[in-house]
Amino acid sequence: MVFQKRSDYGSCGYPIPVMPQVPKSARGKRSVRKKVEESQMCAFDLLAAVAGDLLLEKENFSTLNNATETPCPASPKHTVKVESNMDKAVKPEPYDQGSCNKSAFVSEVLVQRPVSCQIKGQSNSPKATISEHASISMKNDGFSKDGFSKCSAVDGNNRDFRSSPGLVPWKCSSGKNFPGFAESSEAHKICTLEDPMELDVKPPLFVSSDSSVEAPLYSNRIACGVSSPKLCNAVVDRDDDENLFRCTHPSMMTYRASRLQRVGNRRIRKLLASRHWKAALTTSKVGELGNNDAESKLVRKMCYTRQRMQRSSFKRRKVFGGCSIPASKGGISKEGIFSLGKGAFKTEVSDSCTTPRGANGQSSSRIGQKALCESGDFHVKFSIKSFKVPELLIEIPETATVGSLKRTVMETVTAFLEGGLHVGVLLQGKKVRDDNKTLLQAGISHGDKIDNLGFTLEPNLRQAPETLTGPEHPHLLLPCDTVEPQPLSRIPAITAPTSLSRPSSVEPLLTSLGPESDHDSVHSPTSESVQDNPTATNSRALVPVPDMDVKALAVVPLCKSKRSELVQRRIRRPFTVSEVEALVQAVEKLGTGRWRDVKIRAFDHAKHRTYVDLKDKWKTLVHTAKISPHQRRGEPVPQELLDRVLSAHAYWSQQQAKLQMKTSPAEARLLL
DNA sequence: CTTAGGG
DNA sequence: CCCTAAG
Repeated sequence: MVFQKRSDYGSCGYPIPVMPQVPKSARGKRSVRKKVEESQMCAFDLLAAVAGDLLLEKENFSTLNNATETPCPASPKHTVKVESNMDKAVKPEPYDQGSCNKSAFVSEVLVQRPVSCQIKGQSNSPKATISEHASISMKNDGFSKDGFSKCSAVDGNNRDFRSSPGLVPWKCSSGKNFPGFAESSEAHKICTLEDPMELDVKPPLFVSSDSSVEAPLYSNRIACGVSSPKLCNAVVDRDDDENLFRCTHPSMMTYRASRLQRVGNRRIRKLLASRHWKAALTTSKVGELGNNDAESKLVRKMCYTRQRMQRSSFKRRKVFGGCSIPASKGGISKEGIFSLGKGAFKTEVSDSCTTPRGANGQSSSRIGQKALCESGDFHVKFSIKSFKVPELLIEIPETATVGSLKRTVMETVTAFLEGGLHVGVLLQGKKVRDDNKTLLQAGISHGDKIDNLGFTLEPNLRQAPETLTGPEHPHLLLPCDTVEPQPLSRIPAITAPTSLSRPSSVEPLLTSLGPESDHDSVHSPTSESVQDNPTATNSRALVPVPDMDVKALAVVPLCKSKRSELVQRRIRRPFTVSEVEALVQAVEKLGTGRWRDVKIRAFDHAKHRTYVDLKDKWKTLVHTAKISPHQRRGEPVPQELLDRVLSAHAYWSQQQAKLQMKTSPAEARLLL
């Protein structure tokens, strides 16, 4: 059999391309991947490691321990004690130099409140209150003096909110302040982020008009804020020079900020650095190295979600709740993936800690028992050891700098936080909805077991859906549950994983894990909040949180919700004529069967087009070319192109046949 | 990881 | 586009 050049391809016909021997080293930087794999490190481990060093450095740089106790002028008895490892003088470092890379992400928080505090604040109430939009104060310079600010400077949108008395600005790398907070009259969110990797979550500090609190802060850090200017006209006087933040508050609070410690149970499942880095925070426990196929698929699927370079993907992934859940496993894709243990941001896990599952599971707090019941007769004292940051998925080109990686992480985190967070209170596994109840009424008294008290960080997608999930910003994918419009009035997503309704507009980007994400939250099997019975609690103030059997929880995500398995399907992106053109041209040149090369040749920059996509497209093109024009759908492909498709298809098919015959003469003879 | 093919 | 078996 002799292959004849086809005249319809010109005088030269189709040159039989020489199979370029692509060195393996050029394929996905396997060496790098392997290296990371072997070291069993995850991106966040790396970051954390660096962060830890930076933090140490930072601490050494500090002059003294800022742990101070400043008596409240108005009421010496009511003080805000802020203990922090953070030094006063934060070594200013450009973002790219790691200033934003700190290990501390969540701090232990000690909160003392009068048992008479109301769960929900009322404008005229002098009592401490927990507004529906609980405030979460995170360390943050927020005033363009250190790392974080520099980060935000990247976007050239450093806004100064100091001019807004009573409002604690939320400065994020994106240069946006906390939606609904600084910019909104309904500023009910007080979040300050000192730096990307250091989110010292402090308990919400609610300030009422007559309250008085003086909290010493450091480096322009704000530790307290007003939950809502509308509700309270708290006097928030920030002293830049002394880094003091003053406000009045009758409640007594003790904040103990302790640096988070990295958990050693995070592992890298897989690292691919071919073209992108993908980082995902997943729950990971020691010895629970997720290794099942499901997880693998999951991560692999996540890869498909990556759409753009220089952007970070923020997306909730399937979550394995409970400690017994296998850690998510990273997958490998051409684009590379970093699958990180969710525990990246988690601190130590104390056995005595309760980790009530957040209603929304975004994150939950850990409460150390040791701090429980230590307060006086009229104060509820407990410590929140950590707020867990929901899982994040990050994508960044391998060519990006470490600094940009940090920035990306920062942005991702910020994006999430930016969406709006509120705190949920869980008592013995039940969500305390009535914000108007006093702690005592709610059953949160000094005498009771505070260990059943839990907090959750719940996203409020309403705050920034368009910003985070717009088609133009696929890099920001918020967890489904963030869609929850009325967090406090809904049943926790975890209870109805499949009933969650999402705005269609964000559906494509949020499909991934919604409810399942609930299982992301730090959840201890021994969580009293789940096991204990809500006995001595005010039933009216408590909304039953669906019984979440620990075991059940552990399995739910795996078999209960199919979506969790399916994760998210990539958004459909019809090929444009120009893309088809490029594809056809590449195939004409390279032939079929070399999709990777085709991809590199013609779609190297189209990150959303995988070689499989190209192969599939070619398949459909061939099909399209064969059917009658009126049967075709979608954007019409020029007949000229279709003709070329057929021609090339025929040509390469022949080539393939020819090649096969060479390989197996016997078979060839049979055919002849 | 890539390919090839079915779904 | 997804999923998978094969290589």
